[in-house]
Amino acid sequence: MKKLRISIENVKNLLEAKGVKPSFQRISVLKYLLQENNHPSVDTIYKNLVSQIPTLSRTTVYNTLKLLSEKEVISTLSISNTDLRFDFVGEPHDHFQCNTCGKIYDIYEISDFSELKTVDGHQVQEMQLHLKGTCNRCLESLN
Amino acid sequence: MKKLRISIENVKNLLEAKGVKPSFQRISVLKYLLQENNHPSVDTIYKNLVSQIPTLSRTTVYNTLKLLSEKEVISTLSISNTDLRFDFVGEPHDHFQCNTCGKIYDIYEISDFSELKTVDGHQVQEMQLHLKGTCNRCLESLN
DNA sequence: TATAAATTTGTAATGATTACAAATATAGAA
DNA sequence: TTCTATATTTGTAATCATTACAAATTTATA
Repeated sequence: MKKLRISIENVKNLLEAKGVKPSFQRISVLKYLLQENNHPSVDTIYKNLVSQIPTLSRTTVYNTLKLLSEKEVISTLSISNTDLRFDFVGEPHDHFQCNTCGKIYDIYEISDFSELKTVDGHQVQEMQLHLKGTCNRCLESLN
Repeated sequence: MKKLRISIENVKNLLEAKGVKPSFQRISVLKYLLQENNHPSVDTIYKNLVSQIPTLSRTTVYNTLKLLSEKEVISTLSISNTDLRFDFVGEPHDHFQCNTCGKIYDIYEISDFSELKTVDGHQVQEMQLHLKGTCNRCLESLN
């Protein structure tokens, strides 16, 4: 939830390290994702960037996110039933979505399935623990 | 994945116990869900039932699933990025979706967060562990 | 039976995502 | 540098799941 300061140079290096050519649009999208740390939707990303990049196309945002996902720079969350949500692939963590305000929070230190490679003969490649309920802010405002 | 035999009478009682008036359509939808045990999409449910109920409307399937969800007879899975998937609310379990064939399998005996009520001050009401990878059938057919 | 309420239905609208081809930018060779 | 091929971006149109909504039908009740 906290906004970080990320340099363009860092994002550029990150992309190159993952084999993605660091175009201006790609740097912008990934930088936004890292800075906001907010699990944004495609629409949120687009609306925030189009003010800085007036020629930006929604399709470019889709293309970029798909590419970054394939290169495992980011991961696609399926926690929302209405739209795609994205997250940087960093330290493993889980997610909590508030049923009231819709915000998605990072949750650390609950699950540890890191050693889990196979279940019932299925080969496990990714795992996500989704928690839902009422977040602490919404709980407060109920009082 | 196994197909069960469920009597209409059982489904009717189940609906009434949860405070849902057991109309023919509602019984049909829930019976299908219980029988197939397959986490079907709305479209799958509709297509399978419309042969028996030619007048069935897709909207009715949506309405019914929404109602059953509200009454906590079924739960809505957010494991698929493309459509809604549904599951009967029975014994707690997790889900594994195959990236190759798209099938969703029930997984028992991995996670136990049953005592988890609060995380970082957020009130937890539901939780889903989503595993993704390659299922045992698809692994076999790769050889 | 008559009336009101609940349920179902079909169509149209919405909104996210994808397909696709034209336009633009980038990289490499001559 | 210029030319050419390749990669990237863009905008529009198509697709597909879901929702809105009002008419039609069914069910319950008086």
